[in-house]
Amino acid sequence: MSVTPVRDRRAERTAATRREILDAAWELVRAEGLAALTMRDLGTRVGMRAQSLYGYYASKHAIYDAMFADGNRELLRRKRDLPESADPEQLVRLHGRLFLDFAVEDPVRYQLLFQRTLPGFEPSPESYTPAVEVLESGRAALRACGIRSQRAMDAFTALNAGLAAQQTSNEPGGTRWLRLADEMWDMYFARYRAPTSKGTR
Amino acid sequence: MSVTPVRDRRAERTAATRREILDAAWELVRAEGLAALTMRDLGTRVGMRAQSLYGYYASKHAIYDAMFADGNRELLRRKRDLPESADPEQLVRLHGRLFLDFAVEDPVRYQLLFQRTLPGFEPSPESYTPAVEVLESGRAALRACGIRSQRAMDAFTALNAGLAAQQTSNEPGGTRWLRLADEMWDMYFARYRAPTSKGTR
DNA sequence: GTCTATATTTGGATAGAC
DNA sequence: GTCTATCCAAATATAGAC
Repeated sequence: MSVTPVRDRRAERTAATRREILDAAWELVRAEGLAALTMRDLGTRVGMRAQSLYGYYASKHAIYDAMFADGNRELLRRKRDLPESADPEQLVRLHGRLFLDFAVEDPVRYQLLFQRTLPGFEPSPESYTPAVEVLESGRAALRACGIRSQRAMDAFTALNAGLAAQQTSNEPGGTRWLRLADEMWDMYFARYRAPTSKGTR
Repeated sequence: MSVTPVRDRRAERTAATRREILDAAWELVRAEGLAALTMRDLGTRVGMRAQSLYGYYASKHAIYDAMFADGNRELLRRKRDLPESADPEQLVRLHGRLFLDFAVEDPVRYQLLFQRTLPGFEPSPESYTPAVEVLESGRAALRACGIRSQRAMDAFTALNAGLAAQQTSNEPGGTRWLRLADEMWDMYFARYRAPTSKGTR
């Protein structure tokens, strides 16, 4: 009689190779641009022929999709590592800083996750799930500050998106816009946290 | 003896065709995405073979470059049409509104002009000239408001870039972020225009 | 000025041997 | 699981006829 081992060594090996391909894909797009990903180049990087990649991913599109999910999961992981005990406003600032750091440390990843720039690419519902969780974790932090209106939440995301976009497209690697963040968050809280101002709840 | 006519009808015709090709290129990328521009498709749109386009533009890159200059010239033209007599803060708001309208009315153009997303594309110095003028006109409007520091100017551009980016990538065609603009500009002026606050000059 | 013809390269993807 | 072989399509660009 045949027995079924508890560990599937084959499956583990496959998963490891998939991971390796994904990492190589990130390296490639970081070096050449998001749209410059090709199966040939990617194969070369992992020491395979392009055709062999199809044993791990059904298509190039599937690779972008895996990258989209991967990036969002990474961001979510970091958000979960934030201290829970900080006071509410400090926590919002930590979320903001986390987002900015995440954006500027890898502009191409930011482009894939938050800018709609790849013609024809649409993340699959499965890959989109962690992206929704990311969004929700930010909203929860704002709610804990008493900021509940859609407008006020949208203003916060716009502010951060603007800093990230300006920094990455005008001075990649620098801090010219990054260092404005605290000042702009002061300004934001002065306007949107004041309990008496209209439109905050 | 041969005489030289004052009008060069041939050159005029060529310029008109170049313009026609440029317009078709804009249509194409608006429909298919910035990176989806191909000489074949473009040729089809203007009723030519792809090869014939090379009589008007030396390369596909040259077409992107002409589009970059074209978009910036259009923005500059609109900025010059702004009323000169408005009070300084109103004028800054008009610049902001102009920018936002310009961004959302054609997200692909915004992508080409303000986001660095085309692998390998770098505008030529000539095409970059109008882009510099665009920037300078915004800075002049802020200066007229007493806003002179780099920080304060950068904060304003970040704020607008954020609204434009959020609107175009999360709700293209909508107004969810656009309608926050006035409120955020109020907030901005309250912080950066106050003569006594630090960092405004 | 536009065409046909063609060179050349590149890229996604499949079939089947080992 | 990776390879060779190959296909097919698409894309940029040049040469030369009309």
